[in-house]
Amino acid sequence: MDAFYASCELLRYPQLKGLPVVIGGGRRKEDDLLSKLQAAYPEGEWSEDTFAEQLDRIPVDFFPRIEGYTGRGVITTATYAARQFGIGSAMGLMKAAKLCPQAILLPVDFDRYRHYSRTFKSIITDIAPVMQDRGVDEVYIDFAEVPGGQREGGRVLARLIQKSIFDATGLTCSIGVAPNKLIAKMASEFNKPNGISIVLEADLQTLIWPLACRKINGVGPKADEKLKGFGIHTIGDLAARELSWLVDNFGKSYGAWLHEAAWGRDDRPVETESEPVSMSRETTFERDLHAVRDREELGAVFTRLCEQVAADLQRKGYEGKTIGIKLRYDNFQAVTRDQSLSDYTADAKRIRQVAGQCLKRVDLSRRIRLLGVRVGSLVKAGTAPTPGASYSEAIANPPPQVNDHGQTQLLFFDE
DNA sequence: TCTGGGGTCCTGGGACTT
DNA sequence: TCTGAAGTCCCAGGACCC
Repeated sequence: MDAFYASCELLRYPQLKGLPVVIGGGRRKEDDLLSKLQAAYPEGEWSEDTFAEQLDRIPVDFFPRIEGYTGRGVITTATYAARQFGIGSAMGLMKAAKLCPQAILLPVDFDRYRHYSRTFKSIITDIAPVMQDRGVDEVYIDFAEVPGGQREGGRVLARLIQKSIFDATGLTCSIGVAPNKLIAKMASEFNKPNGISIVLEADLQTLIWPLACRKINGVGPKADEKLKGFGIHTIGDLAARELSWLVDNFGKSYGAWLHEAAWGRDDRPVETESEPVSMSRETTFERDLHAVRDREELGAVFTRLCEQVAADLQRKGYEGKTIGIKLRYDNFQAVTRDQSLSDYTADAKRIRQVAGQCLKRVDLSRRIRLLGVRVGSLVKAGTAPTPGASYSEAIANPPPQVNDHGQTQLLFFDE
């Protein structure tokens, strides 16, 4: 299999090119921007209908700076200019404000990203139909069967894709070309933004082995730290270890996978279709809330989350039978509880009732930072198998249970 | 000091069935 | 009837991804 990995730069404000910009924070909407723009530049005739096209005209000095930012929230993404200051994804906005106060702070605008994401992907599938969705701005492409796909090792096709995307959207795109998905993803990082990198099997030792282990998609901060503890810093160091040693130290599955990854082996196909496994909604509060003292507020949020998940399920045509909750306490510790039903549902009231039962099984004496509701074990609506397995039933409807911490509480989820 | 939201997958333990 | 092994399901937590 020959794979492309293409990632698309979704931030498109030509007037901000080369400037430090961070996206994140969440709660503000571009609607706020619109009203401020109207006030500041009334001659601009800003309107919601044409807002997206007008964004290019917003003067640079209008964009808000991050300086003095207070409050919660993390960075979703940042421009290369902002990264020069040590800013990166998932960093707290307050910390970013200290590192680079002059950076421009933009709110996340998922509607806008979705619009460009759809265009980006439809252009690719028009050219190379075997495409796997990897998120809003990334895809894998199997180009083995694309006519002319092999010309110049894939470079001709990659250039065609880049040009088509730029002509239609003005967006740039980085492409990695390699024998499989694992290497294609790493290759796409070599030449950002708007680059094309081709890595052949024979290039493994010269191009891949010198890279840090963290560059492997699937090695996160924890695994990286552990590897470093063993003196394994590069992919080459990893490849030098015996499979049995990796299995002994990282487990049968992950150890074996690390070994394969280090040797550039990956036989996963490009999957053009996939079904969701779960859907969830969660929210982090502006301030930590208490189950008793903030009972009303928590109750309202809890109901809203259940309604949102139910609406998501119904809109997308799914039902689920595992309902769960997630809490994050003020010390950042997260707990989850879930419960499986004997039948499938997408009903907000039912979800709330079962999620409420789950809440009774956690410690609610501590302040809560985040609350989430999840529905898993999804099937397409109307295709659910008939319920009735006795074992599932027994597990799904356990006898009444006192909360794990044995407290008597006045709870916000009481029906 | 700070750490979002929406996902997937894996692991390990307990309960249960065969 | 009891016991143990193996397999399955559920559940909780954690790592990782974009």
